Amino acid sequence: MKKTKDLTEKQFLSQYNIHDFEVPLTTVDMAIFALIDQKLHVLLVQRNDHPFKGEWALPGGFIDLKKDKTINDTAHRKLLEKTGIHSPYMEQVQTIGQAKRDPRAWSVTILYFALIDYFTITSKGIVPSTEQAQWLSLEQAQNLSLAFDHQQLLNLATNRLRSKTRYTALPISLMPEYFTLTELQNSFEIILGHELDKKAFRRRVLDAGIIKPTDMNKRSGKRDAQLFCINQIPLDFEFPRAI
Amino acid sequence: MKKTKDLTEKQFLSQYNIHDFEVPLTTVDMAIFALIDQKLHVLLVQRNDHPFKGEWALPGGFIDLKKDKTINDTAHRKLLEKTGIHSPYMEQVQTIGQAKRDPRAWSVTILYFALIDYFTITSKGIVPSTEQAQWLSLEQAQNLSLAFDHQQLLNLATNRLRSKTRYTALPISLMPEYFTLTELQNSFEIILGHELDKKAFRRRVLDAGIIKPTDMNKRSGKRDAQLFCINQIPLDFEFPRAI
DNA sequence: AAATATATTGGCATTGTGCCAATATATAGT
DNA sequence: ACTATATATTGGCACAATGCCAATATATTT
Repeated sequence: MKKTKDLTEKQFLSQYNIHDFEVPLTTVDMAIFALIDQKLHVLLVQRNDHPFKGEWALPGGFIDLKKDKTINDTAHRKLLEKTGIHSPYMEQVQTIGQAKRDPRAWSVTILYFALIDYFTITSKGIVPSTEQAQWLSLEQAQNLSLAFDHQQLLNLATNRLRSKTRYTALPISLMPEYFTLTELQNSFEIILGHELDKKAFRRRVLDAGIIKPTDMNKRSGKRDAQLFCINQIPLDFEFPRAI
Repeated sequence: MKKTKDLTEKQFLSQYNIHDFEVPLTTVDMAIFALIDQKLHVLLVQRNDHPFKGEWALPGGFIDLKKDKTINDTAHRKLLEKTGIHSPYMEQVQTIGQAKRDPRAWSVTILYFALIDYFTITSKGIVPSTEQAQWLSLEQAQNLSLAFDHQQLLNLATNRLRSKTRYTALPISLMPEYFTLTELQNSFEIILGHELDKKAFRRRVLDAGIIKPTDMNKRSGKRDAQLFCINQIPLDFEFPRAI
């Protein structure tokens, strides 16, 4: 390669070869959360290929330079493949890059997490793709030995979820279309790992206007509870104080 | 390449070739902030090479697969090269990956921002490295046309800085070893872009215990002001409410 | 009709911040 | 030494959001 200072940008680009430099592997991994039976679950896959063949891992994979225009596309594609869901709540958590995290090469992974309502999946009869995919409770998942550094990734995603649950309305994305205030509070409590005061919770959520009441009720054995649904709120909504 | 299912992991790894797949370029870019003359400044470099030769850009570059064990190492290395500072405040902001952001190839960049005390650089007589590096006020920088999507990256970093200044003690990292409460408040105000109430600010900062008083004073023409220094606080410290 | 379980609401304490003004202390000028 | 002035520091109360505990409401079950 000639010295670049003698070239125009056009000439430079025409002779630029990406393989002239050592680049790391780059992947996208996802922690996809849902609430099942009053417990936080995460979707894991059993790896079909080496390395870590047969072990549990977060769904993810390489960026498809043809199909994907952005890494968000990659993440959305992965999520669609695994769950059939098009527009879930999804956010980038962090990027981990280490020489030794993948035995094949220096490796970078961009970690996302997503929240979905489990019911919308099951009701649509989504079938997992080629790989063995399975919902495991977070507790189960954390007691497994996951491939790569996925145990650490799962912890990062879980911490982010817990942290943001303290000052945003994130858990709403885990709810079905209609839900009661008690059910919503339960979701918050499950994620946070401790109980919340009913009065304070309702006041907080209602005053913020993030959900709106419907004229429907839910009968659950005892007194009926009013059903609510999600209100249109800005994506970056935050409560004035953390729980 | 043979089917992986017939191989042991050892065999698989021995014949794995990273160049069998198309991978994106992966870089690290940094927004390095400092306060100079009561204004927020950012360190920019003039690119020596194509693409965007001669244009202003955030400092950054490729991961050095030999030198760097992690991407944090890459970021630290870049920062050390440009500023001579070893342990600044530094945090990962976001990762941007797009097919078209670099004319050479599908490209991923991991964006960091760092906060440093400008005085510690100048007092140590640090000289910029090979590339032309220069401190520009944020205003100047935002009116330039930066290389790649660095204008957007700079905005992302700036927004993160502003946002976190509202509920953390981040601007402390822009201060010299000893400082007065008024000086600290000024730093907050410069970043936030609006004035703060003196009483509320002092109460907030002192009650939180993030700084501690010294027995030294600073004479500034009028009444002396007490000097404070940073207290040891958890890295993830947050105020109970945002400003 | 009473017991029971869950939903919903009342009411006050506490905490952290906003706001405005008073007090304290250094320098500079007379 | 005394006063004006600028900056540092503090007082004091209002306000907003949450914590806390308990009362009330409404459905089912006995």
